Amino acid sequence: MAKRRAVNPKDRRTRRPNMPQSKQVPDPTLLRICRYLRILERAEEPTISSAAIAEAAGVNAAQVRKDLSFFGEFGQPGVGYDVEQLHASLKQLMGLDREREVVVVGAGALGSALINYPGFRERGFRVVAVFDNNPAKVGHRLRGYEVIAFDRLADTIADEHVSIGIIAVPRAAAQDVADALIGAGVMGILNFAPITLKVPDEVTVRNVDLTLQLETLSYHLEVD
Amino acid sequence: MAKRRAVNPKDRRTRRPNMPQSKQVPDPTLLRICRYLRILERAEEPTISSAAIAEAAGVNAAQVRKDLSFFGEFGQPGVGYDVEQLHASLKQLMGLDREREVVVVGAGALGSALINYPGFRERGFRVVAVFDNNPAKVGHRLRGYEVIAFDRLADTIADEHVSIGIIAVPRAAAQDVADALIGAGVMGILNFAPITLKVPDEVTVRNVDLTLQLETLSYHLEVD
DNA sequence: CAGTGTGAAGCGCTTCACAGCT
DNA sequence: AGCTGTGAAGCGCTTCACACTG
Repeated sequence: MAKRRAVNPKDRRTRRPNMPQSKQVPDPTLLRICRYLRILERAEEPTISSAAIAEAAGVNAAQVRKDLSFFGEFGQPGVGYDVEQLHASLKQLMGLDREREVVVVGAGALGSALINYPGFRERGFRVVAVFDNNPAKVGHRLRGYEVIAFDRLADTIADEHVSIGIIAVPRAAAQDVADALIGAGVMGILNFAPITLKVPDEVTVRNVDLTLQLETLSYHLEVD
Repeated sequence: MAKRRAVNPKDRRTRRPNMPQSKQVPDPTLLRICRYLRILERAEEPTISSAAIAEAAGVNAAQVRKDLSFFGEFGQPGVGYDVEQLHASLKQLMGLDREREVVVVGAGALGSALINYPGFRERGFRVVAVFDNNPAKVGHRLRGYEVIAFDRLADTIADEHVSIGIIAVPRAAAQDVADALIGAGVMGILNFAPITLKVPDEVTVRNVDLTLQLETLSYHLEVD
């Protein structure tokens, strides 16, 4: 009982206990693949080389080829990659070939901006509901959404098949919100609160800490 | 009290402020140090062990000690770290012991949320101006700020000694904004546009790509 | 003892280099 | 020739293990 599970947040590799066959794609690779997708969408030629992708993404060409090789062989030696085909393949392999329902928790300034952030909709993420526990906000409309009381979270998540929750609440409330989201069946969390959430291994958390980034900038300004 | 400090000449890693050597401290370490700072601020005991910090940050205890050792020796064997003293030391070494002026470029939903994001002010980042090139927005007030025309960027940056620029404009405009910021003397950029900015080596860029994070969540949901 | 600081081992991502295909 | 796919080398971050300290 005192046996604390060694939660290692650095282990962001895709892992599946008891499924050793499952290919493990490094996390940096996943992030780069998403960047490559955007580059492919803006490509002007029908084919593109790893060097050209690398140039646009600001990485090494061998890196591009290695990244792609985690998912299969897409290129033609001497020619490069078929833009349209590679784009379709990557999108499917990343699970981005369909819409996903997300909820936003927290109707403050940040949550309000996220609700209709055009990038989400463009890439298949559909915000289906916005929650807040502030009575002054509940029931009011916010950018086309009615703000819903936080205690109705579970119902909505089940009814709308929501798989991702976005946490845009103050730090003090973030862990409770995470617990509630997980309890309602959400398996992925995008967390904007400046705190390290404790979650079960099977739940994936991505942290976007706005201030953290500024602080490292501060260091570089000081030192460089 | 003046603790023993690493003073041996071979210790090139401990960097004093104003030592213009780059890439001494690993980037992951810098990010974790900022997290440790937050943990220290919420600590309840006067001293704290590396194991306790590690627990709260979700990392290995040896990692914590190694991270801190980049900046000096702060701990007392058998006791741990003096919370207040460590906090003050880290803040200074990270260049976070003073205010920094930042500008926000882009007065859309995201820029609007960033302008008075409480975390910025709390940690010493002061938004001094907001820019946009949309004539419909210029001159209007936004959360206490007057939106300024983009072509007046350089003046403001010089007058207010701005060292950091936050880019919250659409992708198509981001590179131009970055060029203008750099031209005006900004050395640090926090970029929210989904594009890889091309900047000189001496400029530091941090990217916060909201959609990228959601997309990797999508992959994990698909695969795990 | 409890806990730090650190050399060394471990491990994983990145880059190189080149065989092989078109 | 032009370019991919990949084994192997390179490199840097993480973790271990332990001497040492109050």
